Amino acid sequence: MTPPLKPTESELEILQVLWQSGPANVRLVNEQLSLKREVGYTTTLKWLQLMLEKGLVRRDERVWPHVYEAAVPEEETQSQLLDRFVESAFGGSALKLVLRALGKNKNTRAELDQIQALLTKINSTKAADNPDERA
Amino acid sequence: MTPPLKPTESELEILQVLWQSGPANVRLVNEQLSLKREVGYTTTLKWLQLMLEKGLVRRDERVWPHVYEAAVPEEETQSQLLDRFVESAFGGSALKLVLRALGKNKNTRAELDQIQALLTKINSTKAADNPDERA
DNA sequence: AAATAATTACGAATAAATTCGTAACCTCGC
DNA sequence: GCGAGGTTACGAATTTATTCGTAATTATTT
Repeated sequence: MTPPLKPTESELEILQVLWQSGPANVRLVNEQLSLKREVGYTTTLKWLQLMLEKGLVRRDERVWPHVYEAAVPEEETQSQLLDRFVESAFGGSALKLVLRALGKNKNTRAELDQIQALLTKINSTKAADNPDERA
Repeated sequence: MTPPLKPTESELEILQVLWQSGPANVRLVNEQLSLKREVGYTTTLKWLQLMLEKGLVRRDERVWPHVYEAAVPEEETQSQLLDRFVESAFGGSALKLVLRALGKNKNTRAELDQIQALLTKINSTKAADNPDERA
């Protein structure tokens, strides 16, 4: 198992950008962040440097300016964050979280359908093998 | 709209206890917390005091020892936390979050059924009135 | 009403996160 | 090769979170 990731909220913002935009230099990352809120160039730079030390990002120094990219995969990271979040905010119940998320009427029909589809798939799988398995 | 809540992870642990156990004195809260991890009595006390200032909890000083209770409702708080979390970890897509949560095979049959039920209900509601309404 | 046992208030140390200024450093065009 | 403009490194100030020790306070028991 990879070491437990615990990016802060700010660090997540950056990972978000890198996941979305792919490898990018400081300027680009900073521009993306600036769309959401004001943030100085050197602040962004510093973050990337700290994240580099923590192993959250990689950078290519052969090019100029340096190019950073996420060193942690989006899926796995989100998955781990989800675990921690469920634990701390929902007392460990993923069900509660999902219900709460669905409860908000923010979802479009298409999204609901997508969820429905996944649910159906899971159900059929579960019916096939062990009917009461858990991770 | 109530002011934006931003309890830290530790504060959430405490709210969790208060939501679950109802009004409680410091000793009780501390005992509950201690089940999960080691934490000093005065540490718990201090948290509660800070949370009191922030308005996250109320306390009854007429009784001895003082009794604390959550000043913020569980549902609303979780809902707000969820929003922030979806924003910072999933780039704003609640769908992604739900799918990721369901993707983990941590859910029991009963839980999946519960989700299914809610989904069905939402669908019928959505079909009935305005097909593209949101909160 | 004095001792005791528990509870609360206060202050403060430590650690982590956030933020940016300044100076040193490259690269490219002249 | 030098200067301009952008880029990086470094250090440090500020804030917020976490943690607990100690002293003061309160209720209870004798």
